[in-house]
Amino acid sequence: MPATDRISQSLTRHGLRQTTVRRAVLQVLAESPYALSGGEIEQQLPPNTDRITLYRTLKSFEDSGLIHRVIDTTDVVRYAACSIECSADAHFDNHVHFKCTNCLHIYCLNQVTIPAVTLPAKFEAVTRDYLLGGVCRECQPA
Amino acid sequence: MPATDRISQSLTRHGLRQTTVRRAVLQVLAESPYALSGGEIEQQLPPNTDRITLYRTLKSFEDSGLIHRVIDTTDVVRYAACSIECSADAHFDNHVHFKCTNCLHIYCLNQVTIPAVTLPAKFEAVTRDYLLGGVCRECQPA
DNA sequence: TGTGAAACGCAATTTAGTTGCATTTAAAAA
DNA sequence: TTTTTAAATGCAACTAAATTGCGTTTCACA
Ligand SMILES: [Mn+2]
Ligand SMILES: [Mn+2]
Ligand SMILES: [Zn+2]
Ligand SMILES: [Zn+2]
Repeated sequence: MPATDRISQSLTRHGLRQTTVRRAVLQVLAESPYALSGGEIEQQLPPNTDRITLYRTLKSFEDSGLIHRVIDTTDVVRYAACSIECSADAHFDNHVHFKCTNCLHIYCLNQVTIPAVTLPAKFEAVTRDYLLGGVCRECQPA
Repeated sequence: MPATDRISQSLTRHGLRQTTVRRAVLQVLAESPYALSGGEIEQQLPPNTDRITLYRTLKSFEDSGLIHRVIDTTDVVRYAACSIECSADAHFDNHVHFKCTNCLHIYCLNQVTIPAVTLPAKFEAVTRDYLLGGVCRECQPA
């Protein structure tokens, strides 16, 4: 199945209408090996793509479980494509993220599950975000 | 020992000069039960305190190990006072943070240490950030 | 008390993201 | 296939957060 068909199917499966911007944004995120900010996504879209539409697209993607926010230590919000089983009702991105201090990319470590912790009385956790900092595979000295 | 003396000593201990803004900012953060953004700190400072000076103060505090960034899922940066043993050379804030979905405050759970994870080959972690989401102690239904 | 580096404070600028509203369009109905 | 309409778009204007440059002030040490 061609990549463009998969993109279209993702939109349909999550109850979103097909539009040019949506397909483009989803493709950029699906193909990126690391999380992207709004500005970085914009750079990878066709020129003159409207920035407001992009941000509204990111919001609807997040709401419908197509992408997830990736926490960062800076003041920009980053996004990555969700695993297939996420939906509008619930996100299942319980994996660790890794930010490289050298290349600054943030990777989804989909195979590393966030470990649970024991909380003080009366704190009830529902979501977990875990971000590691260090040197990524690509940036390791030889 | 009065609180103001402790504030002054902290600055000295971390090699920072005594200034009105610095003492004020450090006091606000030291007394806050939850992490604060730049804007929130500004509100708690004397009127007409210069915003640029505030941001430069936060930067120097972070660099010298007086405060640490608290990751959030939004596009604002938050800060909290560090534990006493942090310095310019190294931060030792290896505790979990908790963001309440009701009051939106982010608490340092200083007694809960971030659990380690096993990483894929060639990823080397140095820092860890762990943010829980849920309902905090104050906001629990009776 | 004098000196110099550090910190301040103002103006201007940048960057990220938002709001309101008129126009266009995808998708379902006729 | 055409019609219909709610959803999505695109423009202008705006807000909020943070930064840069630069002349002035002040802290810390001699
Ligand atoms: Mn991820
Ligand atoms: Mn903390
Ligand atoms: Zn790297
Ligand atoms: Zn709460």
